[in-house]
Amino acid sequence: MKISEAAARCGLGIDTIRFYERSGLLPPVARGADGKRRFSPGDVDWLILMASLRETGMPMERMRRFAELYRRGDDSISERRRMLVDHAATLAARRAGLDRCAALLAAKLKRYDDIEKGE
Amino acid sequence: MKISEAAARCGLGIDTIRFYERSGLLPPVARGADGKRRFSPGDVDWLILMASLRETGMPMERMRRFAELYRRGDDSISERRRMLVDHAATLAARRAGLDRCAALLAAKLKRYDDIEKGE
DNA sequence: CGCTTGATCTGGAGCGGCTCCAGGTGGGTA
DNA sequence: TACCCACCTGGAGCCGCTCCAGATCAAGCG
Repeated sequence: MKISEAAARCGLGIDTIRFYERSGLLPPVARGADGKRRFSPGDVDWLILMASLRETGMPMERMRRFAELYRRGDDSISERRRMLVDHAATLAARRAGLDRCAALLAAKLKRYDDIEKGE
Repeated sequence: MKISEAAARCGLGIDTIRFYERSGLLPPVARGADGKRRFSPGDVDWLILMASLRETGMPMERMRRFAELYRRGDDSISERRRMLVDHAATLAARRAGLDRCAALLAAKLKRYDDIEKGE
C-alpha cells in the first residue's frame, strides 16, 4: 500500500513515517518501480508498534535499539523482552501521573464551584 | 524559599522553572535584596499545577493562556474551568492510549514466550 | 496530445519544550 | 584573602517532529 494509507492505518503522519525511516526505526521499506514506498501489512504492524512506543514516551534512541535487535532475529528476543517489560513499567508510572493530575484538576474544579457559590 | 528548594518540591528542574518564568507561565516571582528569586508556598503550588499540566501534555501556549486568566482574577474562572475540564478529557484519552499500548506489549511478550517455548 | 491535478519524492529549515553552558555576582567558611 | 557554592543572564544545543520548496510522475480530461 501507499504511504498515505500506511499513515492512516498507524496514526502517524506521512512526514513522521519518512522521518522514522531515515532515523533507522523501520526495516528498509520496499519501493515500487516508480521509486515510491510500498508498505506491507507487516510494515504497518511495525509502524503501529513504533507509534505506540513513541506516544507513550519511549525515546527514539531506545526504539532504534529495539529495531536493530529485531533485525538480528530470534537470538535477540531476551533483550527485546527486557525492553518491553521495562517499558510496561514506565506505562504504569505514567498512568499514576495521569491519575494524580486528574485528582488535582478535580480539586481545582471543586474550588471554582465553591468560589462561585460563595459570591 | 530558594529556587533549588522550589525545584525539589515541584519536580521541575531549576532551568525549567526559569524558562517557565521567561515564558510567562508564572506570576512574577519575588526577588530578595540580593536579586535572587524567592518562592512562596503559593508559588510552589502554582509550579506543581504547571508541572502536572505540562507532564500530561498541555501545550505551553494553553498554559500561558491559563496563567493569563489567573492573573485576571475570579472573573476568568468560567473559562479556566472550561480549560481544566477539557484537559481532564485529554487525560482520559491518554489513559486509554496507555492501556492500548500495555495490551499490545502484553501480546508481544506472550509471542516471545511462545517462540522460545517452540524452540 | 498537451495540460492540470494530486500524490509522492528529497533535503533542509523551523518549531516546541526543554537542557546545558559560559561568564559573572555575592554570601559563607578557613 | 582565597575558595567554594548557589544563584544569575543570555544564548546555544538537542530531540522529535512538522512543514516547505522544488522535482517527478501517473491519471483524468478537453
